[in-house]
Amino acid sequence: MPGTVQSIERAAAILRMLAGGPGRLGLSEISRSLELAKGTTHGILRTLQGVGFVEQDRVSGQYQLGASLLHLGTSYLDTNELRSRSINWADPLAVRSGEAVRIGTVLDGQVLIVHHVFRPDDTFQTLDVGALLPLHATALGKVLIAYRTGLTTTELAAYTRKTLIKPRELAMALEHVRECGWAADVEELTPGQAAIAAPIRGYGGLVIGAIGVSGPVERICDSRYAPRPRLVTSVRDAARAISREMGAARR
Amino acid sequence: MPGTVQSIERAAAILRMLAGGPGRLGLSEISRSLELAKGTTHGILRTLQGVGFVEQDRVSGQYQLGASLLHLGTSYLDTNELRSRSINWADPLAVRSGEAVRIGTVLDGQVLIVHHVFRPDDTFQTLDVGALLPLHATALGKVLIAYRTGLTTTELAAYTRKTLIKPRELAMALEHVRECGWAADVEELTPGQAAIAAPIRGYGGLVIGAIGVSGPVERICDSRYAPRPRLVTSVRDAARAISREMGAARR
DNA sequence: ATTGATGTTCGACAATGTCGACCACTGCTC
DNA sequence: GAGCAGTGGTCGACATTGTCGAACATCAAT
Repeated sequence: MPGTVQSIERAAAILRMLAGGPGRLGLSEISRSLELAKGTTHGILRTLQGVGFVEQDRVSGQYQLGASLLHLGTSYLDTNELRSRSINWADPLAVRSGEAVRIGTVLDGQVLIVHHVFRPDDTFQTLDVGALLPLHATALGKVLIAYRTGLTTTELAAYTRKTLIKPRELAMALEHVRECGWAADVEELTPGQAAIAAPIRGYGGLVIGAIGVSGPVERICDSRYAPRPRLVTSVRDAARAISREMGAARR
Repeated sequence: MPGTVQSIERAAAILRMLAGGPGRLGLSEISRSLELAKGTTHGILRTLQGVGFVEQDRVSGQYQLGASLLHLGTSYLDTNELRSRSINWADPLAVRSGEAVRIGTVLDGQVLIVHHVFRPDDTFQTLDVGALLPLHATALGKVLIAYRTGLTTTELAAYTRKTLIKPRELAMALEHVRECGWAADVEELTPGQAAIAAPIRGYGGLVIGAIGVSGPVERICDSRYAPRPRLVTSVRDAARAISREMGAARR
């Protein structure tokens, strides 16, 4: 691509490879995958190692992501406006709903979680910030693709028996999202789990993110697997409040 | 530096600049700081933007860190062995001590927090994972520099009136750390807060990280500002258990 | 209207990044 | 133990790319 620095693009491709899959890769494997000469790959890895973006295991010789990226990643969160404006609404939503709250945006055709409030109880939970989730199989994702043109989810993988994998079914579901202004996923990503999400709009009304609650399906939905209206209202209220702040910040 | 790719080093320098300071910088300011031509800086920023490591504000034209870094940062955590082996000891330590637990390692002459367990109560807390803390003003940091040669903390900034800023005082404190095998900071980073930390050793006994608890000084220390022996024992026990796992993994 | 800053573009060219050939080492098979 | 196939790594020639100076458009302040 003209006008960009090829070696930086190659370095980024290497980092992405290391972020996916098993997390540790050898020099030869990276070279084969990216169709680069080993000398080229080695020079890039040596440079990434020097700046702390990559570390090499001294026993196996394999490479993995380095500690400097953690600081960059969390620094990104500090300046992320979607997140900073949502935080004040996410905690109360978790308290009011009694469920975990997540805020997501689009990254590389997936949902990137930028904020996560634990369900307010004592259960063991893992933090999802930084995680990438599928667009079509999550409430957050369906909200994001319903209001975004150009997000063609190429392959609809099945995560559970309830995941929408037929393009026509997904299109109808997204039409419904646009009609009523929120989305749900009922055991579409994880068996026994459900979620509700609503769009967060930025300047000019563009959807820039989504906020949602998730938890056991029997708490998120009633006995007929319909999302509980009380939760829908809470999520939509929070989304509207955040959207107002996003819009107001630009005026 | 021979053998490395200069443009990748420059790109990393730009990302570091964006991670420090206000988080948003203009092209001209970046060029001045790094002594690069504006065309050079622009080409690097355009490339970083293309790979998602940087975003440009469409109104002000300023640049900031991009969303892709968040995913890379948290992917680093997934493969970080210090963290993955510490998790199982960190939660029980938080429960037993009733205080927040953090695990840190060295990055760029500072403490990088790689794991953080909230104090088990209802108070509002912010997650420190990814944060950089000063070595000389924290219990974690003192542990790390006590057992690491070559970590010369060049400038000892004062964070509170109790921060050790004289090299001789710090050296004596570090000698004491080596003698008794743990460190404390009593209101040295934050007024009213104290912490206790112990070293985590890897293969061959090398100190690769530290684990510590922190909280209000009246809970961490007795009325004479001495760290409570019960907490010291708990922290050291956890550190030893983790160290065994780190060592055992290599045999 | 002028000035001084900003971000952006473009083409010449010098510097750098690329890569083929080679190396040492390791693990596996026979 | 020898042979083989893989690994990560090095190095120098050279072709490609990254760099940068000059110019431009835009914007805010005076």
